Amino acid sequence: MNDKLELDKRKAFILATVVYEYINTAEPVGSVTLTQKYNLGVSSATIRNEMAELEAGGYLVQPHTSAGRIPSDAGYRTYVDRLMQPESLTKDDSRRIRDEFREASRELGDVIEQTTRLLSGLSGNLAIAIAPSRDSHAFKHVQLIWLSPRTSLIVVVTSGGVAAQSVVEWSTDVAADDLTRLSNALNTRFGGRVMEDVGAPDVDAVCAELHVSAQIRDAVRAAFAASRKAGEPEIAAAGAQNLLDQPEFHDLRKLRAILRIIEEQRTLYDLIADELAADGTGTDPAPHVRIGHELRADELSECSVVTVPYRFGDRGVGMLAILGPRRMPYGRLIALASGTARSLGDHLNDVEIR
Amino acid sequence: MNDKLELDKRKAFILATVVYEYINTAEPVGSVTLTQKYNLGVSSATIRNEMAELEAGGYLVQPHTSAGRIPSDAGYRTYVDRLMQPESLTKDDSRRIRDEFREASRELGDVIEQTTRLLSGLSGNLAIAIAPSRDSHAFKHVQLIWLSPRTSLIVVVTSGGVAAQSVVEWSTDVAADDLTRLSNALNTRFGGRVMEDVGAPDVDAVCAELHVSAQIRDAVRAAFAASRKAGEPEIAAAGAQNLLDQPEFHDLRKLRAILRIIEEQRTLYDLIADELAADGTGTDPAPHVRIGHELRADELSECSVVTVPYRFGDRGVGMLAILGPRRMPYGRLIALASGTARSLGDHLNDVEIR
DNA sequence: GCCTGGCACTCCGGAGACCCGACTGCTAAG
DNA sequence: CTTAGCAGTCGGGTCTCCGGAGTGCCAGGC
Repeated sequence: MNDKLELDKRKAFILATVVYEYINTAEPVGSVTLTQKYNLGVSSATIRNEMAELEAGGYLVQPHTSAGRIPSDAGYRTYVDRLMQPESLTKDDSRRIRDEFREASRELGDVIEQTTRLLSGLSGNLAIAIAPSRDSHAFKHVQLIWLSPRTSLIVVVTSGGVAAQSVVEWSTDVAADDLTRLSNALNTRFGGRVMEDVGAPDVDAVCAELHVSAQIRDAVRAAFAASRKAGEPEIAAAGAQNLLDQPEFHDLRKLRAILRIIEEQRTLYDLIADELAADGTGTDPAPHVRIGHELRADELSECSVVTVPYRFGDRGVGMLAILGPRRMPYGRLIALASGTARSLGDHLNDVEIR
Repeated sequence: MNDKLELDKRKAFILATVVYEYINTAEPVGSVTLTQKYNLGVSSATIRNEMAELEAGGYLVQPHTSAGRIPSDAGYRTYVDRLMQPESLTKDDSRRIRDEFREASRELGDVIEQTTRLLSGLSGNLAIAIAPSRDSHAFKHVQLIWLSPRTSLIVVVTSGGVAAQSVVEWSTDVAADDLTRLSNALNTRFGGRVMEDVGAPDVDAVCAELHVSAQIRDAVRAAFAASRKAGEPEIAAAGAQNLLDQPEFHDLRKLRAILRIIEEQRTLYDLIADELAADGTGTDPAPHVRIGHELRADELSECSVVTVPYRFGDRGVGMLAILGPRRMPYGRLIALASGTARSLGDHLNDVEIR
C-alpha cells in the first residue's frame, strides 16, 4: 500500500464516483458502468488502469476477482473529508424537523426519545441521542416539606434542576418547625458547593448539630445520594428495524451483533461518549463521521456513525448520532443530524425543561 | 373441522407429545419419530391414523404433504390448558431472580427496565414490563418554594408520590410569603380530590382570588398539567435479539414486522393492556397465555405471549410479559414470569420507591 | 507517454436437473 | 382395531452448467 498516492483530479473524480455509485446501488461498481453512467471522456480501459492504481493506494477493494470495486475505509474517509460536496437540508426535511419540535415534550427524557424517532424516520437509519450529563452541578437548595405528621417531602435542587425528590413516611410524628430548621441549616452549610462535595458525612454533621433523629438523617442522606446519581447519562435509540432494509445486514450473525449493541446501552454510550469527550466544550458543533474500523468495534466494522453535539444551556453537551452501514448517504445524514441537533438545542434552551 | 372431537387418552397423549417434541426440535414431527422416541405401545401406522384424526379435529396441521405435523393454535391451546403439566421454578432460576432484586434500583423506571433484562435473559425471549399507571390518584399536596427572589420550585404530590416538580424563573421578584399563601390556598381547595378533577379552571379560580400574577398562574397550571400527564404508562422491553435465534424469525419480513411492533411502544402497550383490563383488580395474579391469532395482530400470528400481573401497593396493577414464538416452552416461561412478577411486586412494596 | 480496442481469463450466482429421505394415506390381512 | 407393507408426494440439498460482468494485459495509434 502506498499511502502517499496523491490523487490527481481524475483519480479523485473516479473515486468520488465509485463511492457515490456504490452508496446508491449497493453493487460493486465496474469500469464499464462508470463510463456509461458518467461521462468521463475516456474509455473503460483507462478507468480500469486508474482503478487498479486506486486499489493499490488503498482506496478501493475488490470483493473477489472479476467483480467491480467497492470503497475501503480509507476510500470513504477521503470521500467524506475531501471529495463530497456538503449538502444542506431540503425544504421538506427542515419543515418536518420544525413541526416536530413545535409540539415537543418538556420532559428531557421524552424529548430525547422523540428526537431519535424523528431522526431515524428522516434518515432511514438507527438514531441515537444522549442527554447532557448533569455532572458537576452546583448545589442550590434542599427542602424538607411537612405534608402530614407522619409524612414529609424531601426535594433537592441543583443547577441542573430538581435532582431528587421523595415522599418519606416516619414512624413517629414530626414537627414542621424541625423540618424547616433542618432545611435552613443544610442550605447554609451546602450553599455554593458542587454536588460531588456533598457527602454523607456532611449531612451527618448537620443532623448531629440539630439532634435530628436517625430516621430523618438517613432519609436526607438517601436524597442526596439519589441526586448525585441523577447525573447518570440518559440515552435513547430508535429505528433498528430500518437497518433490516440494508443488504449488508441480511446476514443474521451481523444483525445479531448489532442488535446486541443497541440493547446494551452501556456499549452504545461508550461508542458515542469518546466523541463527546473529544469534542470538549464543543464550541463548534461540527458533525463528526467515523467509518468502519475507526469505530474500534469488530461488530461495527461495516458501519459508520455520524455524530453531532448539541448544547443545552448550563447542563452541558449532549450528542446526537446516526448509525448505519458504511454505505450511507453521508451528505444527507450530516445535514439531517446537524439540523436536528440545532433544533433540539433551540428547543431545550427556549422551553422550560423539567 | 369437527370441534367436538373428544380427545381420548391416547389422542391426548399423542397431541401432547407432538407439541412437546415440536417445541424442542422446531421440526415437524412424524409418526415414526414418535414411536421411536416415546414408547407408545402401538405401531407408527396407528399413530398415523390418530394424527390424521387430530388434524381433522383442528389440533394439528401439515406444512405440506409428506411432512410431519405441527400444532395449530387450537393444538397449543389444548396443550396449555389441559395437557401440559405445570412447572415450578428451578432452584437456579429462583436464586437468580432473588439475587437480581436484592440490589435492584429504587427508581420505578429503572426497576422496570432491569426486570425486563432479567426476564429476557432467563427466558431467552423478549420480555416486556409495564409499570402500574398512576391514574386516578388523589391529590395530596402542592408547594411553591422560594429559592431566590427570581426563582421558585413547584412540587405536586399525589398519592402515587411526587408527580411533578419544576424550577421556574420569574421576570420580577416574588415574595416568599405570597408563595406560601398560594400554596396553602391551593391545598385547602384541592384537598381530598382526585387528580382528574383538578383542571386549569380550578387553578385559575384560586389564583384570581389571591390576585396572583399571570406568570405564576401559568406556572402552576403547567405543574398540574404535568402531574396529570405523569400518569402515562411506563413501558420497557428487552431481549429482541433473542428472537433471532428462533428459526421462525429467520424470515426478514416477519422479523421486521416484529421489530416494528417492539419499537412502537403504543402497540406494545395495547397488546398487553387489554389483558390488564380483563384482569380487573387482579385479585389472583394468574398468568395468562395468548397464542397466535388470539393476539389479534397479523404480524404476531406466529407468536405467543405469556402475561402475568403484579400489584404495586396503592399504585395499581402492572404487567409482565414474555413474547416469543408459539413454539415456546410454556411451562417454564409461565413459572419464570410468575416468579419474577412475585419478586417484583415484593420489591416494589417493600422498598421505598421514588 | 498516455489512451484505447481487443482478447483471454476469472468468478459469482442463478437455473435446472436430480436424487434422497421423510412422510403420508391406503389397503388388505391378522 | 391394529399392523405391515407399499405406492405416492414433496421439499431440500447437491451438482452441473452457463451467462454475465468485470478484470488485466498487450499491442497499436495519436
